[in-house]
Amino acid sequence: MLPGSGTTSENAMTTAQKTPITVLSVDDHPMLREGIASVIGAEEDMRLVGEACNGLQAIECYRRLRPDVTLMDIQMPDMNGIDATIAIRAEFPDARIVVLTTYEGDALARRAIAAGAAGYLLKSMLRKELLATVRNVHEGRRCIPAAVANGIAQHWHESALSKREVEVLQLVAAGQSNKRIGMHLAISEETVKVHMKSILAKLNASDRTHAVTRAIERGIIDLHACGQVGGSY
Amino acid sequence: MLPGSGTTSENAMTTAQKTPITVLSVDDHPMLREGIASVIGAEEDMRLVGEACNGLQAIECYRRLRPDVTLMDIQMPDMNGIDATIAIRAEFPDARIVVLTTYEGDALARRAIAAGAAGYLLKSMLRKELLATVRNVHEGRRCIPAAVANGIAQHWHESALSKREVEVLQLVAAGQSNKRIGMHLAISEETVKVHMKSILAKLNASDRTHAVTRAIERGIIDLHACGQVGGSY
DNA sequence: CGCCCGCTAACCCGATAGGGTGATGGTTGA
DNA sequence: TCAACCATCACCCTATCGGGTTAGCGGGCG
Repeated sequence: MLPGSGTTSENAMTTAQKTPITVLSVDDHPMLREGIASVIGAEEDMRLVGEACNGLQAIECYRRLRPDVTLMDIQMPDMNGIDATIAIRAEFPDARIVVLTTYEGDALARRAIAAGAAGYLLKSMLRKELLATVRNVHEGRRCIPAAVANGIAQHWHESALSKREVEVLQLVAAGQSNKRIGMHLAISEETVKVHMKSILAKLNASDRTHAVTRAIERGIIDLHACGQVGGSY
Repeated sequence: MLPGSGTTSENAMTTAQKTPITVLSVDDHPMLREGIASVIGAEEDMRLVGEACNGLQAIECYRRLRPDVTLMDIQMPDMNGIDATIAIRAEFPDARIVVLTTYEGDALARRAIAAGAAGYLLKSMLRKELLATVRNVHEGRRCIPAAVANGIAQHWHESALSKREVEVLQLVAAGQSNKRIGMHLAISEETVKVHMKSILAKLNASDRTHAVTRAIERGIIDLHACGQVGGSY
């Protein structure tokens, strides 16, 4: 899963005595940051140089600290980890960012990689995986766990939903009818139905409800954004 | 938010020198356990005596260690935290268990409390909240954060879904039609429609899709259980 | 330059969803 | 014992959904 991790860590160890790998941890869960801090702190060749609890703070911290590796959560208030990754990489193209998330949803992973993330870790990772990924990424390698890579490969052949289709599906998840969605997006109900047909085909779903659950599973839409729509019901 | 926590911790401190509060941590995320271990370990009046990563291990650990307070995650493989709490409380009615979860879904919180949990914490908690809750619960008080209490109060008037209704909704989430659900449960399609009507009313949802998203938000059904149904599509 | 693809739109039509009404039997608890 | 609730089933009816078909328009690509 992590090719050559044995020799890798030995190499890292020998160079580490002089300059430890500096790490920035970004997560809105204090306890998880605490765990990461504890694990990183126990390694001789790494040093945790900063913590942030949302995307905006992450950008600010990165500018100030210029860490070797950034561990970035996706779901965060104010600014999510994907957008923060894009922003940081735009300013510092060499930034090495490892994205952390709870879910295996392949869409999220693809967006993270598209945003320039060098690694992708599930929060169910073991300490060994975390450390190996930090060292790998620090040395310029990309590092994607097998489980996530599988998820991506599984849906690789399927084309991604277009922007419009995601908008429609988000409204479907909020319980809107095709007619209401049409009014909301200022398009005809017929057009909404065309989008729906495309959505059902792309997600291989049997009906709109199934499409929504599959989209949530795969990280294409998120539940928290659904409630705050239309609202007139 | 945690009334009298100041004096509480002082009291705890004075008794702590003799017998520290023993804590068992149950979570399938190693990093979060690491964080909890680090926080508990830093307190003089507490001692982490064991860790488990699923409900079955939790029961086994509890029997062996008899901790004063158990920190129990809900979402876990093999056996979830609610069932583990019920099992432990059945065997040891005095067990003081604090349930941890990522989501604020009120249904989950209500089930946890019904299962006999003495406390309920979100994983976004601060270390202060964790420690205050452990001390409170150890002294026999219940401890529910304001955010969770609000969620419960908000939906208090609404009656809970019946077992059958949850079954139906779970199949709806998997994209089954009323007819197929009827066949799957060996009941008439008409009966399924009656259940649906009741579900829509209880969840105040506009259609089946909306009902599913609201149920997921509130922890009534879970997405991971949906995919593994019927499957013939 | 054509070709593909996304967004738009309209039509037909059968299947499904969801509201209304009414009825039966079992369980639970005041 | 009676009320309340759950689960079951049936019929009617309208709105909505989802499949099939056709088609105009604009942008990107070989």
